[in-house]
Amino acid sequence: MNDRRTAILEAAATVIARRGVRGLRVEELAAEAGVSKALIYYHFEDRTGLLRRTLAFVNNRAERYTAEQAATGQPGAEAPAGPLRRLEQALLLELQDLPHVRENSTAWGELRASAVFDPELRGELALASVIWVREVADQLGEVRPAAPESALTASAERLTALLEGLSARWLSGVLSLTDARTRMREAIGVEVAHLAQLD
Amino acid sequence: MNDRRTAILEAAATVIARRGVRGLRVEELAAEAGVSKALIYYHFEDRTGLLRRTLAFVNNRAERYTAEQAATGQPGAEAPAGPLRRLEQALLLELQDLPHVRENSTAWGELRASAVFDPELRGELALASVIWVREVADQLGEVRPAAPESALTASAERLTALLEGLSARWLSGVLSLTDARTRMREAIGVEVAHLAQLD
DNA sequence: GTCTATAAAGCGATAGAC
DNA sequence: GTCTATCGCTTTATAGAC
Repeated sequence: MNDRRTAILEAAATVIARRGVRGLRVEELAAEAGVSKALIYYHFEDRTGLLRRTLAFVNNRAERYTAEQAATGQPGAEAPAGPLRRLEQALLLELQDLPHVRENSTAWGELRASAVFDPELRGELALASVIWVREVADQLGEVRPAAPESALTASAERLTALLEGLSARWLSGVLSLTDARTRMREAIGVEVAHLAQLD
Repeated sequence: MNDRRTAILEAAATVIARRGVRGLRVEELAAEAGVSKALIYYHFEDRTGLLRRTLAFVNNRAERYTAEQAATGQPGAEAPAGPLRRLEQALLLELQDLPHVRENSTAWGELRASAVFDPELRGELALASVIWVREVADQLGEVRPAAPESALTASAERLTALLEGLSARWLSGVLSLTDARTRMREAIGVEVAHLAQLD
């Protein structure tokens, strides 16, 4: 629809990933998007409004590429194989050193951290979280169809929270990407084994 | 040693927990600590230097109260019981709605998030992380003495990363404290069961 | 070591033309 | 819708007295 608006949101994700929410300057954002500062205030109420929209944008983009890889085979990737492999792929998707993934993960982490002090961001965040947990729970259900719903949800909450913890460590340089990915894969194995015992 | 210095660091943790790293204003910090702005610049090089010292301070304080509860029985708390209970207590310690715990967790989360964009904070952060993982791994070793060292470390990394993820969700209002604590306890159970299978 | 006062710069936000 | 120009407050940081 509105090209400029989208360009600003894309640029906002880029700048947030580069400088953090704390470091986001409307002037730098304007330069990145190739527009004037005033236009940003025209399209978005104020700085916080901009952040809220950016969070929604980042969420959508993440959902979009998760859906893509779930549906059709990625170009250059193998066939999806079984439900366990699809689950692993979905969870490991955020732990990749590709520019747009890193950008999305960084921006997401930043906006989540900001929500601790900015209640306006919480609605968006909670919504995304619920959707994401539900998705993972569904995929776990395909791996372990006999497991009770509540156990699937609990496992999904643990796995997604772990993913966020590992991602934060990776992005802050405390944990290597390789280790983060290994811990994530192990956790999936451990949770799936746990669900098997409940059958 | 230096009373004023410590007072400033304590106040910094308080203000960061209240406003975030981004919201930390030297003026507000000065008021909170009951000193002048200039004194803060006298004791700490600049804003970033202050943050680095505050991160170290928050780490020490967390270690201190973890050690306390591990060593002697908490006032008003039951006897420590077995190694599994001690492990649970240690990991659940950060998921409590007590003012000083919430303050420490919030400040820690903020500083960790800031480290993504501020390499000066990373050293301190990595150090604290290693110590924390080691501690949890040791406690896991007491619960499962037959488990190999590498498996203990991997489990400890997962549990501590999960704790950070759950803590972030709790503090940003996405997850209730009760749910966060439940997920943490379940995860400990799942990991301990996993380690038992490796014996 | 600690304070008051002030410089210097940064930055969000708006007015007004096109 | 979009830009240029600018206002005005906020905030970091320092100078200099005690």
